[in-house]
Amino acid sequence: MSRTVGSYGPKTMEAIRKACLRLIFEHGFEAMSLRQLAAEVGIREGSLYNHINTKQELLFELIKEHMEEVLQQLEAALAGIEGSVERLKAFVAFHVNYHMVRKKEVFVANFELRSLDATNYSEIVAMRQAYEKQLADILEEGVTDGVFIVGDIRVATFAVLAMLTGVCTWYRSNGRLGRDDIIKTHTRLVLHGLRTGDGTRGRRSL
Amino acid sequence: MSRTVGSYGPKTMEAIRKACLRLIFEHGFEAMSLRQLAAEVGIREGSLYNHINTKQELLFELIKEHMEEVLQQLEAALAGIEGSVERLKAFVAFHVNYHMVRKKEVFVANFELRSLDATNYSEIVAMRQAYEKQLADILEEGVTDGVFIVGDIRVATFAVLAMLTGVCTWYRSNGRLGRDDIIKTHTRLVLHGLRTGDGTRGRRSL
Amino acid sequence: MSRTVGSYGPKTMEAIRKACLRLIFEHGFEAMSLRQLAAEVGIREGSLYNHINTKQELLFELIKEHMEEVLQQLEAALAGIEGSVERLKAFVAFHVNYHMVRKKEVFVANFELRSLDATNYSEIVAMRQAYEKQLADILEEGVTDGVFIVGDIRVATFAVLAMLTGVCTWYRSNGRLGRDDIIKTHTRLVLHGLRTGDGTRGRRSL
Amino acid sequence: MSRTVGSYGPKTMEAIRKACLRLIFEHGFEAMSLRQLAAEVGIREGSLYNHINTKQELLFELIKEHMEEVLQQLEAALAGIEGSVERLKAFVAFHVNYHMVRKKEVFVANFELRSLDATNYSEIVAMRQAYEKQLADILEEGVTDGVFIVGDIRVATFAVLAMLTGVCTWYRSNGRLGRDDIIKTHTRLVLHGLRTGDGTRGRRSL
DNA sequence: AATGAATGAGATTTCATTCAT
DNA sequence: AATGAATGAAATCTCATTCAT
Repeated sequence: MSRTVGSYGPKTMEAIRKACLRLIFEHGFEAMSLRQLAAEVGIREGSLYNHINTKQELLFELIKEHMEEVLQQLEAALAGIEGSVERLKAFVAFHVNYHMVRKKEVFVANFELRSLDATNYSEIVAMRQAYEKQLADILEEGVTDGVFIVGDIRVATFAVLAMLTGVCTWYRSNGRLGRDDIIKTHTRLVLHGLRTGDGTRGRRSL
Repeated sequence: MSRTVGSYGPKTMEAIRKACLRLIFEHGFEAMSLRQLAAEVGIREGSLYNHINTKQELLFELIKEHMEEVLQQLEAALAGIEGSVERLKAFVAFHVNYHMVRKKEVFVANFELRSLDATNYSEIVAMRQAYEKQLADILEEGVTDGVFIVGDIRVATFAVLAMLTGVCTWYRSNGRLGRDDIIKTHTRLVLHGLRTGDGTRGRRSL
Repeated sequence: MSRTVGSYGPKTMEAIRKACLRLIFEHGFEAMSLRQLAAEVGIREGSLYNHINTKQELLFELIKEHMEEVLQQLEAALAGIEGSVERLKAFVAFHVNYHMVRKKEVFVANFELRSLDATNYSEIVAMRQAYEKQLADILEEGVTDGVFIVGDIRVATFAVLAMLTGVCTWYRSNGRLGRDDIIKTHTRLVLHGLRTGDGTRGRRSL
Repeated sequence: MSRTVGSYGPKTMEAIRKACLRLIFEHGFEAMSLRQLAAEVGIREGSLYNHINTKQELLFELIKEHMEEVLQQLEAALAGIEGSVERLKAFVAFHVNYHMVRKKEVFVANFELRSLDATNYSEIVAMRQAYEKQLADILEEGVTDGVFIVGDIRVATFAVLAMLTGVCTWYRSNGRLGRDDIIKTHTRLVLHGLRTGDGTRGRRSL
C-alpha cells in the first residue's frame, strides 16, 4: 500500500509531511484541504498522489510514525533508571520536553484521532495505551512501595498525562520561559502531587 | 407533503442544540454535516435555517452560552469562600464536577475553538481568559501567603487546568468510579502538587 | 385566480406592488427574493401569500396593468389628433414623458419579459405589439402621404421606439434637465430623422 | 468513470464561454444555472471550476473582453476619418453592424450589468463611458461646426445610442432584411435627425 | 391577515480522487 | 514526478411555497 519512495527525490515527500503537519496543527485535519496542502508544497493537487495514497493514510502514517518514535524515545529515556521516583522524574522530563520540541506532531496525534477510520484508530489507540501503561506502571510501583499516594491509579495516570500533554497547546519556542523552567514546574507539580508526606522529606531536590 | 408531526414548534431549536452538541462531540465540528444534524432532528436541511443563521453562528452560540454559564457557576461556587487553600479546593471540585456533568459542552468549548472565525474566536478566548484568571488569582494569593510553591504561576495555572479539564475526554457516567472519587483524586493531586511542605501538615483533610 | 381584495386593507397590497417594482427595477426579477420583498413591506414571507398567488403572477400583473394603462393613456394622448406629423409629435411627447414619469414600471415591462412564463409572455407581447402598431401606423401614413422617408418602416418603428424608450434607463427626476427639455430633444431627433427634406421647411416648429 | 471523450483539453473554456453567452442571452444571468451551463458544455458542474473561479467572474470576464474588443474595433473603424458627418456615418455603420454580428455579447454587456458586483460594475461602466464619449465627441464637434443641431448633447448621445443598440434585441440573421439595409435605415434616421436643414442639402448621399 | 416553521428542490462551490499526457 | 482536466459526491445555504395556529 504505502509507496516505496525511490532513492531519488524524497524531498517532496518530506515537504508534504511538514506542510501537512503544520496545516493540521493550524486548521485541523478535516479543515485542511489537499488543495491547500499542494499549494503549500508548491505542486498541484493531482501531483500529491505521486507521493501519498489517500488523505486518510497520510494522517495515519504521520500519527503512527510519531507514536513509534515517541514510544522508542520514551524507552530510551527510561532505560536503566530504577525506582519509581526516579523513573517518574525521567518520564515527566521526557514527556514535557518532547511535547514542546515536537508540539505539532504531538498535537495532531492527540487531537486528530477522531479523524482516523476505525481500523487505523484501533491501531493508534493500542500504541497510546502502551505509552500510558508506562506511566501507570510507574505509579503502581510507587504506590506498592508506599512512595506515592493516589486516590485511583487510572485516574491519576490520566490526570498526570493530561497535565503534561497540555504544554503542547500553549508552548511557544520564543516564549518567556526556557524549556527547563517549564519542565521544572511540571516535575514539582507531579512529584509533590503524588508523593507521600514522608517519602518526600530528605531528598527534595526541586 | 405534511410535515413530521411532533417536530413542530419551539422545541425544534432545543433539539437542534442537543443534537449538534452530540454530533460535534462525536465527530468534530468540521466533520458534522448539516445533513446529519437535520436528520438527527427529524427535519430537512433547509428547515434548519428557520432556527439558525449559519453553521458557524450555531457553534459560536453553543460555545458562548456554555462559557457564560460556566463563568457564572464558577462565581457561585467560589462565593463566600476565603483563603487560597479553600478556594482552590472549591475550584477543583467545581471544575472537575462540571467537566463530568457537562462533558459534551466542555469538550466542544475546549477543542473546537479552532473552528471559530476570527471575531468569534476572540470573544470566546476573552471569556476563557477570565475563567483562567480565577485560578491564576487563587494560585497567586497562595504563593503570596506562602501556602503554595509553584515554579511559575502561569505555567502552573495552565498545567492544573489541563489536568482538571482532561476528565471530559474519558469520563463515562456509567464508569467504574463515582464523580466524588474522581474529584477526590484530582483534589489530592492538585493540592499536594502546589502546597509547601510545612503549610500542609496540621490540617490535611484528604 | 387573482384575489379579490376586500374593502378593508388594500394598503398592504399597494405596498407590495410598490416595493416589488422598486426591487425588480434595482436588482431584476430573478435576483429579487420574496424574502427581500416581504422585509421591504414589513411582513413575513408567508404573509405575502395572503396577497399574491405566486411570484410569477405578481410580475405578470404588474406588467399587465402597466401595459393596459400605457395603451389607454396613449389612446387618450392621440385622440382627435390628425395628420401623421402631428400624431407623431403627440406620440413622442407622450412616450418620452411616460417613460420618465413611470420609469420603473416601464423598465420592468421592457426588460423583464424574459422572466414571464410562456402563456403570460404571449399575452404581454400581444399588448406590446398593439402599442408598437400605433407608431408603425403613424409612420406608414406619413410615408404614404410623402411626408416621411424611412428605409424600412418596421426597422424605423423599432429604432424610434428604442430611442424613446431609452430614456427610462438614465432619467433622474432631479437631474440637470427638465422633462420638457428632454422631450424636445427627442422630438427633434425623431421628426427630422423621418421627415423629407421638403415637407419640413415651412412649418418647422422645433 | 471515464470522462466524456472530446471535451478534454483547452477547447473546454471556449465551449464554456460560448454556451454561457447563449444561456445568458436566452434566460438572463441570474436565471442561468451552472448546472445548465455544465450540461450544455458536456461536463459536470464541479468541472467548470477547473476553468472559472466564480459565476460572477465568468460574467465579468465575458463583458470585459467584449468591451475591450468593441472599444478597439470602434477605434479602428473611426481611424483616419475626418469631419463630424463622416465620423458619425462611420460610427453608426460600425455600431449597428457590430450589434447585429455580435448580438449576444452586446446584449449581455448591455442588459446584465445589474448582475455585476460593485467593483466589477464600476470597471465596466468606465469602459462604457469611454465608448459613449466617442459619440458625444462627434456630436459636439458637429454642433460646434454648425453641422448638427441637437437640443442637448448628452441627451442626444443617449438617444442615438439607445436607437442603434436596440437592433441587438430584434435582429435575426435569417430575417427579411440584410445587414446593409438595416444600417442604411439607421444611418438616415440619425443623420437627418441631427443635421441642420442647410448643411445637408448638396451632398445628400443616402 | 399575519406568523413561524415546515418542505423539496435547487443554487454555487469545494472536495478527494483519477488518469491521460 | 508533475500537470490539467475530469469525476461524483457532498457541502452550506437560499428559494418559493404551504399551512396550522
